[in-house]
Amino acid sequence: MDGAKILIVEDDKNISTIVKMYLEKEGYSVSSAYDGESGIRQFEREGCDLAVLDIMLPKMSGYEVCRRIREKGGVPVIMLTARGDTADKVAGLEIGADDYIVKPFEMKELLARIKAVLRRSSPQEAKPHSMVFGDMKIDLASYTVSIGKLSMELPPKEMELLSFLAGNKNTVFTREQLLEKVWGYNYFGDSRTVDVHIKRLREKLPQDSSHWQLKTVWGVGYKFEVK
Amino acid sequence: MDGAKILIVEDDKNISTIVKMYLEKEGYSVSSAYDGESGIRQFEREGCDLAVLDIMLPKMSGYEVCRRIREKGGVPVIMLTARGDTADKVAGLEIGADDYIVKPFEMKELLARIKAVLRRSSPQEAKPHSMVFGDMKIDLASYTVSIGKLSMELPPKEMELLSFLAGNKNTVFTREQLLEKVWGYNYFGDSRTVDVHIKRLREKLPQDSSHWQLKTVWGVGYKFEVK
DNA sequence: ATTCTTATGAACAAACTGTGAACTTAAAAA
DNA sequence: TTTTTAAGTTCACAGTTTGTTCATAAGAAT
Repeated sequence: MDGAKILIVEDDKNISTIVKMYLEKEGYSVSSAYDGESGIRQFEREGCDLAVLDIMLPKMSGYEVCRRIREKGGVPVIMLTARGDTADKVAGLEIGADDYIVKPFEMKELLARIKAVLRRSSPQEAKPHSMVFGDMKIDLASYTVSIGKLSMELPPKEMELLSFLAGNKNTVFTREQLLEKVWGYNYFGDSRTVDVHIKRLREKLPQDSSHWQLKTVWGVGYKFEVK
Repeated sequence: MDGAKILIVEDDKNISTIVKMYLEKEGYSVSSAYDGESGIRQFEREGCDLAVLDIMLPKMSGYEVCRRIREKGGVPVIMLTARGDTADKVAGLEIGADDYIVKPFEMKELLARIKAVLRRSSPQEAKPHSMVFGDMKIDLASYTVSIGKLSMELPPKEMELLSFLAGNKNTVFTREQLLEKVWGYNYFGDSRTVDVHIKRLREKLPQDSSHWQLKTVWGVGYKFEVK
């Protein structure tokens, strides 16, 4: 992506400034925040194409900021972690960061990772915040699904899985594709996990709709079929 | 891609062997080289669908191998980098590697990345997602074939066989060619298997269409004839 | 008629999915 | 904090579906 907008949340102003200048020189549009809360505020106000987050932040940790940013949609995140803090890396990746980089780092490396992440984060259509299929309404904003009069809140993963499939209706995805698209690029888990989430979705969503169906395509994967 | 051919260039025979065995167990066809020059030679002689390259290699660095492989065409590359060797990572990414993984790594993670890269590099845009022949529509995206108002899901192999033949309409293929193209070049089975699948397709698809026909070419093979 | 090729039915083997339950991790509450 | 609850993940078993092989019948060519 060219001239992408990057949000950097980092309390060390030295680092922050250097990164900002370097990235601007590279043609990116950069905005800075110096603590977690204002990071989130700034993100909600201005948005961004990619966020670079320090983990140690005043007021709200980088994890939390990351989590909230991920909630809002497909904005990729790169975490800045302290050297040797493996636990941090792990946690960062598990929380859904797309990559991490260990301090101290070279600007050159950060730049390479930014490019890589931007390249990977396919310019998927901006997701609508709600979708309707016959009697079902999927509301991303509130993590709520309503079917007829029934309304329920789904856990994050189930919601993300459902909305991804629904947002790409009538298209089959393999378990691996779903892991990549829903769980994240650097998630390395058992593909049967998908099965379990599908099963739970089927338990919760009445399966007698004439408009839509969570369908298994044997030997391939799953699709959200809309008639 | 199924049973893809992977070239691994790694001078540490321990690592190389473990990777080879693990990937073969996963159904890939793996060939190994232990230095850069023979890596390139092997690539030019046999080709591959994906290359896994160590960076530190005798005779020719992984970068160089990567660069040359990229020159030859669209073969994706995953680089193996030493921990903390940031310069390496950067160079690897900039040189056009599709991904990198830091040693020591878990086979599970390497496998996931291989799958992800192969998936990304076999661009679905290349294949049309649906084909229409008169009253028949073959939809790869949803794994559905519809004929008139009738719509059905075919099992994977039947679907693949049908869409291959349909995608190459009016061309005869021998059973061996079909085994290679549809089943994969590392499949060694009875060519009668093709007959059985053709038979099942004929059972399922109404054979009275005036537009198309699954035809036997006696002594040669099969073709999907379109009028 | 003889020989080679293809069609078909049936049996077997392999691969895949659904499911319950144990287990681990994260979030929420006390 | 610590405790409690919820969410997410892994695993194993059972039941199905699909894929393959094989034996035999039917069809084509010479």
